[in-house]
Amino acid sequence: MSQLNPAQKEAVLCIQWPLLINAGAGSWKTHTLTERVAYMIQDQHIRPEKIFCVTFTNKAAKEMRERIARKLGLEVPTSNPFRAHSLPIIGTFHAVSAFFLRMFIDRIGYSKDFIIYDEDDKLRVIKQIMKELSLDEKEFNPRAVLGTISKAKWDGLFPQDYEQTVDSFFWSVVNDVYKKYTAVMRWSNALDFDDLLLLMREILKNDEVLEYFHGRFEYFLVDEYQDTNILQYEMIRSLASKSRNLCVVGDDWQGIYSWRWADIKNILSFKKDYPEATVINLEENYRSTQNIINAANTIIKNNSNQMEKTLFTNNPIGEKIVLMEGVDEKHEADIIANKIKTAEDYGNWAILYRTNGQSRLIEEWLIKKNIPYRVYGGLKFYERKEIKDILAYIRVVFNYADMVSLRRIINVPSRKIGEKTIEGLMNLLEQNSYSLIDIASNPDVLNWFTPQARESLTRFFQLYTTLRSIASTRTIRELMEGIIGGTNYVEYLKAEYGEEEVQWKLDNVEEFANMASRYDGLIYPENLAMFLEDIALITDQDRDNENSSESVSLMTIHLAKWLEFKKVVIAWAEEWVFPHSRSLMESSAIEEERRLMYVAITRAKEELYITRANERYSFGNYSANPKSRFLKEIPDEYTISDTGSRGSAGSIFGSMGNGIHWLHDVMSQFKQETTPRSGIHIPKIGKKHNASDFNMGDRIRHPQYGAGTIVAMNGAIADIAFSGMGIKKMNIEIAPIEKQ
DNA sequence: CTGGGATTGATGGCT
DNA sequence: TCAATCCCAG
Repeated sequence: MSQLNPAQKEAVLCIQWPLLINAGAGSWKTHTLTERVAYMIQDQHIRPEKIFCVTFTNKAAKEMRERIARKLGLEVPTSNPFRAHSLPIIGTFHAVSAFFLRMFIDRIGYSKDFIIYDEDDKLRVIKQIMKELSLDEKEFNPRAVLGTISKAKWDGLFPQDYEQTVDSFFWSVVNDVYKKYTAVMRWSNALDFDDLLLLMREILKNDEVLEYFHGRFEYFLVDEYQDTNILQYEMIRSLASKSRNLCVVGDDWQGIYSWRWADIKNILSFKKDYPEATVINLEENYRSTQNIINAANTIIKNNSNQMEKTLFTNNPIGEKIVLMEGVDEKHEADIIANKIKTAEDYGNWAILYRTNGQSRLIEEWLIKKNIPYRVYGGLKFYERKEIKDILAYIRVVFNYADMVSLRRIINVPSRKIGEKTIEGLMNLLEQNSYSLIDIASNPDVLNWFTPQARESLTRFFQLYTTLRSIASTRTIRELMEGIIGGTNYVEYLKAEYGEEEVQWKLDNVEEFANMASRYDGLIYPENLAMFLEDIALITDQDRDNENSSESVSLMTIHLAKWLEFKKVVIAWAEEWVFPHSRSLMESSAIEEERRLMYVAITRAKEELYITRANERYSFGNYSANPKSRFLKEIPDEYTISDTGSRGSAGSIFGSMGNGIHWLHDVMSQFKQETTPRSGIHIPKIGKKHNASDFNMGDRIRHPQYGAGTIVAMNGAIADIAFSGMGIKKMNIEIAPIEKQ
């Protein structure tokens, strides 16, 4: 609190609601928001569970949760943070929606044990449907179809609504796919990310549900309000409609999510929606030097569509912005690495780029120079093939209707089940309304297939039956062990990949298994339900909180949005890359790219380097991209050129043969120290307790659910009541609980 | 019908 | 560069 300046203090202490905090870059808006929440709890004695706070990324949510927990002297929740009642609900729109959909989605005819499909799953469904509808993928790009459907959802349109808007052949095709897609998702008991918000809106239309929310929450806070879209906007509006205690924080200059249909009007019209609202401007930047702020200001002034605002700083003028050019992309990476190597203060540095793919080359040079680094974002852990394979097995076990996962793994590793056989199986399932379980317990129906196919399928269903029985009686870890053992997965990997890559993949699998042990003791199927949800929505954040103080941070600008660094490198400042080629046709898209550059520049506290290469080899050929137009928009007085030396020229074109090493290095930084290094050894879960040590009425503590009381016992199976979240069935002997 | 090898095509940001 | 698709042999 003491570190806050007057404007920030006002924003923290203001007891008027609604409240709009109009906060420029570097005005410490998230910090201010965090302080505000802590103040509400500590000084205004508002009960934490009355507070509902949404952020834009999991990372931001986690950071905020931790700061508040520390401030209040509470334990930082390790997972499933929405269940920690001593803290407010703090999460992304998606995560929060998923949590509440599990409570209420049955009101609109869905099942509560839905699973969540990611982009990859979604695309598989679309492709499958297009095949069934005999649509040519060349004519209709599945991604475009998917994008159009997604847009329809964001506009709040279900297929029947969407049909009304159709006015071209393409749209009518999309509509056909959309209808079928909805049916398949229903049938598979799956939701996609868009559904989370769309259906959240649907359940809020139910008076009884809305009443629950109005009773449960009284205070609502939204970070990055300029990046909300219509569904998110409506969700917040209806939640806050009773108490009208809404506080939003945002900056239209930093709106960089219009491609996700964020609508800047939401923040611009806040005063119209809530005429009684107080507005507080945070216009002083406490982060950057004057040179950096001046450069950022001159760039953003080139945009037309925005609020008038001043952003200033009382910080020193500081160093000029250093513009560096490489001969080619390797030279550029070399220059960056040299600069950082010379400075040695690795933890102060961040390298920001426009697209994830750009990290790779830079990583190679950092490795070459022995500079520790961490890549944020990129391919998600659970999107890696080996993880998704095992996950798909678990999903099919958990949800026998999950056809996408079934298709994914029915022939992985190969069981000689080909496309024809799969089609036959699907027909069997659909036309007879069989489920996988029906077939598994009644293999005679497979007689329809050719002997070879029948043999293969029979083996698969035997495995399936075994896995289901493991799942229902053992831990998730043991289920994974069963999957890996039952499919010879290790052998499969060894046949498909090189030695090092196999090792790396096995390490991933092992880490995956370790993660699962958190769910030990929860009873089937709730253990799997919780596990799968965490994987889909909030697991990644648990993995990347390790110390970054010693290493260079690499990330996209989008990810960096809520962060700051002493020294920032913006790489690849070239037309086609940044601004991105897909934005060049549209002035509004260019403006968004410009806001992105604004965000990138304002991440830097003291030193800013912007680099590019005169020519580069990418996507298989050489190209020479002109200098980014945004560079030309910075007046010379704020910049200085540094062509960089070809210091280690000999190595520039040297060996690239690092192979998988760099991946391994990156991964090892994610790992927990306790993770053993080789092979998959998933230890059997030993008994942690004897059931006889526990009695009815005992108070216990669970790492995930907090304090609870044993209210019923039947052998080792106990019903444990946790405050605020109901009764969980657990196996006392293996649950990670402790007596209190 | 399946599996392996060759060819082609695509390549944004995040939940 | 990598993944998906196509093509052909067994």
